[in-house]
Amino acid sequence: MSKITIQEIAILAGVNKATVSRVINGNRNISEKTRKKVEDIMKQYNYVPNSIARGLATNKTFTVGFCFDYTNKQAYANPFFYKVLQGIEEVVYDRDHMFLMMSDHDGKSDRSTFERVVVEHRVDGVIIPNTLLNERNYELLAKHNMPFVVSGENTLPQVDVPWVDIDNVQAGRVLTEHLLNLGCRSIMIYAGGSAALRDKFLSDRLTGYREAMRQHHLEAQVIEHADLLKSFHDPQEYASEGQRPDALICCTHEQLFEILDWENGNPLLAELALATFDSFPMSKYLKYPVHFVEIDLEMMGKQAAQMLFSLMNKEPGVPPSISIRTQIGK
Amino acid sequence: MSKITIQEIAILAGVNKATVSRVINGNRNISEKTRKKVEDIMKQYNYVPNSIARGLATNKTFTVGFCFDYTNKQAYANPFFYKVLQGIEEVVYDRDHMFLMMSDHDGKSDRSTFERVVVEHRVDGVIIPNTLLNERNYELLAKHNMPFVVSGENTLPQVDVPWVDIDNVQAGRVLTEHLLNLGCRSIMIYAGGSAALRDKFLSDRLTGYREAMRQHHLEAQVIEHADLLKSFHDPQEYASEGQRPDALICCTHEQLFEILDWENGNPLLAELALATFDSFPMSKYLKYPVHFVEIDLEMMGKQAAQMLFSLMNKEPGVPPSISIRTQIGK
DNA sequence: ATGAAAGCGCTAACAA
DNA sequence: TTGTTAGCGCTTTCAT
Repeated sequence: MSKITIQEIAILAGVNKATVSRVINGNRNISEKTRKKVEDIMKQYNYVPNSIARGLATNKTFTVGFCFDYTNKQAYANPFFYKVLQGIEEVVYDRDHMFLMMSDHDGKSDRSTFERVVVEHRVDGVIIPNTLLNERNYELLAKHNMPFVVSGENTLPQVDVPWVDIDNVQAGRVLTEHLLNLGCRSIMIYAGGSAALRDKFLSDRLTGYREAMRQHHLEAQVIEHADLLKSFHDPQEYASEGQRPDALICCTHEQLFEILDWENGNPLLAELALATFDSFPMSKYLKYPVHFVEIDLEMMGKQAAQMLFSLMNKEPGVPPSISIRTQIGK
Repeated sequence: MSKITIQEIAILAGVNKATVSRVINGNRNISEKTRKKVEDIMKQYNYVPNSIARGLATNKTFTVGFCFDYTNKQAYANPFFYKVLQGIEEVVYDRDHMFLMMSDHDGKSDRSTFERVVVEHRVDGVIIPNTLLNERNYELLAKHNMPFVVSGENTLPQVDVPWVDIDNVQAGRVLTEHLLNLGCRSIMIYAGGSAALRDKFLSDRLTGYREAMRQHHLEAQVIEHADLLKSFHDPQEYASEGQRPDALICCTHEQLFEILDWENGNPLLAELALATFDSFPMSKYLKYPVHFVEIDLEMMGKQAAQMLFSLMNKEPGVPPSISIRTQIGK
């Protein structure tokens, strides 16, 4: 219904449309009198500038994109994931932009929606998860020189890209210290061997754990294979361990679930403090209580968006990356 | 980088840009020869039409919006909620449109982002959750005659709006029948009194349960207050019940959690088949197994999007609403 | 079947 | 400080 255009406003205000345009864009070279007059008319007629036309004239879209990785169950296993979107949205709309969603699993089309958005320049900048930032996508963004921020630490070794992520080292430290404060002294960490080498977020959590343990002059006990844990089933092996383990940190939910699957078979489980990263609902309804660090996903979204705007505006001194601190949950 | 315009393509192909435009839009009034020629040039130069310019000329945005209700914890308690988005996205991009996100919790701005998107005509149509479709928003959409579809059954009594929702009656029936098939005969349903009256999805589930029970000539046992359940704590009351309850359907997760909170205190819990609606991860790690109906959220998103396109294209015979069937999970 | 030209609503030199 | 005038890239009559 907002059919009224800048031209009509101009006529109604008795000025040229260029003048109205200047008012809209907050140009300072305008007399207080005409500014007031134009603003009154605009308000009176509920004038809303047509952003499409604006975009055509300025070669901007006033839109920021977010690339969803629907294949990444890991991400959505966290039901609070939408908080990231909320954080982004808040910043994006605060800056008078829109928020476009896309993904990179190509459907029937020859181009993924992500590719289309970039190629068609439907956004002025984009936030992409590290799981989706492969060389191909990086090239694409670079070729179209589209500003972008990676959510999750950069996993492309060959290039330097701006990213925002949870501070996993700090998270590992905090969680370990929490257990130490609870009185635990023999804290194991389950960090599944090969995965820990491949995924930086895992090795970072491990690093945090090691730091905290060293600081308390305790020995790190890293479990690399589930088999090692299963040996605790055997009361004899169990006893042979010099010190009786009193806590177990699982680096991922999957690992936690593995442990929980022991069911009643393991005598150790009942007296073991379990801990993991990232909260989830119903944790209190699990068979055993689980300690965890809470991640401020909304903040992560906000930071990513703010970083993106800085990049889009070519602001100087944009940090190459941002790490978000965590704290013990609940 | 796709700086090449329709004009340049026209020159390269030795035709007028109107001809190129016709090729782009699949106009039939074109010789096979020139069409081929133009298409070759377009491909050769990786020409991508500027959708902003297209939008300006046609007064369209080629964009569909989705309004997020960030305040609705209920929705996001379901970690598979993102499947709805995936379903929508698939359809939207399939039809060469973009997918915009917005919300209706006004931040600092005087207008919610939802309102801004509508007023600024940033989308050609929008999907809005029923929790957000109040009179104000309805008026807004109507005033700007913006096509829309409600996700979740319509809760505005005074108006008729197109909606897509889970078939909760059928879900109630299916879940009850599943328990019956398992051999349960005394099936209770916990349907929290006032809430069941207020929320249609609750009363629908109840209806489905009643239908199934009636069909099997069994008596419906509706628990309206948690107190009634607690009485089962008492072995005496327990015995006085003519028939020993063997199953309990919880209408919501919250109710299920209430029950689970009984912990070890209740002798009934261990021998009671628990059931609820809507799946969730980790259900297998709960203290007791829980039966549930699975909801095809992706389908829900797809249907909503398809319905919206039908509306946008003013197709005849668009159904007033769509109910999605469910099935027993896992 | 194709071309010419007017516009979509706005911005941004350049003038005045 | 304000007005004039080109565009931005595309669609769409209206001619031919």
